Amino acid sequence: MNSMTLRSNVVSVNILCYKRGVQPKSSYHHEHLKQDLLKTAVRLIAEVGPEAFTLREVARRTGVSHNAPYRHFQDKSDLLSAIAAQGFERLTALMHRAMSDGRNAEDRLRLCGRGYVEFSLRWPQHLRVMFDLTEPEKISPESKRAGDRAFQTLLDCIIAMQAEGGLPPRDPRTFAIIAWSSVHGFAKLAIAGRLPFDRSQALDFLNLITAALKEGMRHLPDGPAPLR
Amino acid sequence: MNSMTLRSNVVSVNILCYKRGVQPKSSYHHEHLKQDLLKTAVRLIAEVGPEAFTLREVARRTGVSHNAPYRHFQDKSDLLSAIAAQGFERLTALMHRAMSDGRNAEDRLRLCGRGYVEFSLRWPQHLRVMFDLTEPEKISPESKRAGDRAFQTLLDCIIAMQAEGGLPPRDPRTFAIIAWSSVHGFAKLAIAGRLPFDRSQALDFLNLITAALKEGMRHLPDGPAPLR
DNA sequence: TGTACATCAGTGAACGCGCGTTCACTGATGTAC
DNA sequence: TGTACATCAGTGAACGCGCGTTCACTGATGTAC
Repeated sequence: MNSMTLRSNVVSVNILCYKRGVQPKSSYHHEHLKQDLLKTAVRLIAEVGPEAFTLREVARRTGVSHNAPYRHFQDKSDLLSAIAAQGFERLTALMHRAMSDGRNAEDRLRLCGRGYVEFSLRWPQHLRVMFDLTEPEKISPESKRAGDRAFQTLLDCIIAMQAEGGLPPRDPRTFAIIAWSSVHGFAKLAIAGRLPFDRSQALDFLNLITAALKEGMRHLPDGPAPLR
Repeated sequence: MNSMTLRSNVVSVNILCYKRGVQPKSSYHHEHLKQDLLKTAVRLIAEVGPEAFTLREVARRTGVSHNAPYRHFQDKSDLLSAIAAQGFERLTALMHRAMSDGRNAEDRLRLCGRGYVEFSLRWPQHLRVMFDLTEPEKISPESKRAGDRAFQTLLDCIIAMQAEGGLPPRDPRTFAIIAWSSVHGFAKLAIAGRLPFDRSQALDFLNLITAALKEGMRHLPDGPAPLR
């Protein structure tokens, strides 16, 4: 049965390469299994959380021996880093999608936050891998870059809003950090079950937070030392 | 050597009870070991994090057999619940201490948030046990109560500020949740190493967040459905 | 005061478990001739 | 077209590990008589 799974993977990767007009890779599994493993891993994390998550179970659910992952990931923490990076990419995509309905910069900022909270409530365990599992000095370059792109999405919102005159002209990162903190904290507290909300009530309440943020940032006093 | 440790514990619990004018408990170890285990556990969590934390190591470091903890805690997750509860108690105490220097309600609210962030940066792993490790439906009554007391501290600040006229007269929980989210999120992002701050810069920046919060909450529009 | 007994917080041996990782291997594929 | 060979993503056995938890026990203490 394992060999059948293997064979079907071979076929599908070749079809995939053909469709995209890409040269099939020189060996039969290659990048495809890496993506499969990641996909399974993300699902497993969502299901059991990062504590109960094991490499062997990922391999098992992917239909592959427990050593196969070692061809694609250095070790367990390397796989977790990849999961974190993928989380940031999905988060960025979801924020962009949510923002696309915005009527103006202010509305887009609101929707950006909404996308952030939707992602968080939908994949709380993934969020933990992204933010809670790695010590700062051990964040992988890949995860750092993906995280920076997510932050850049927020930053662009702020800059656009400044251009529209909705926010005063100061370092946009200051505003971005304030907004990020509020939305991130709200999402984390909601996930932890420490707020008196269900999911849709949470998204309603978020509008209140966004409104408070807008007013607060508009009337921000001169700050302390500027950001590095 | 183990028996010596035991004996010395017996002596010290008796001295403790004597000093406090309390009747020594009917058996020789009792509550004292429970507190010792908790203390060691909190230290171990701070050192290695909740993932690497084990019951056996707690027992080892307390100088007691690996089964002794089972006399005081049902199982590992019961001990973790107790650690969470203790975290909320310390957080509450730290916030109260920080607030005691406040000149007025507004200043006390600022200092309350500062205490929260100081606690978080000082014991990030403990914070994770409090917020990230337990699914909402599995929060122990003890931990829930201790968490509520911490929230009440914030709520009292808000109420006092409303009485002073610094905030409009609406459901104080609305304000409390907004403020809590911002401060919690800021602390978590700082811990995760996703902000361009060191510890003292973080506390500086927090003043900016507090200022934005004050303005934002003062000019809050009418919200959606009221809180339950 | 002395003795027998109950209590129960401790002990240490044992169990079963599944993990991450290493190792030598194998066999499907692509390529050179 | 056929054959020999290199490559390398897979395999399965094995290792060492320490965990959480259960079990029957023990021995210090308090208490009843």
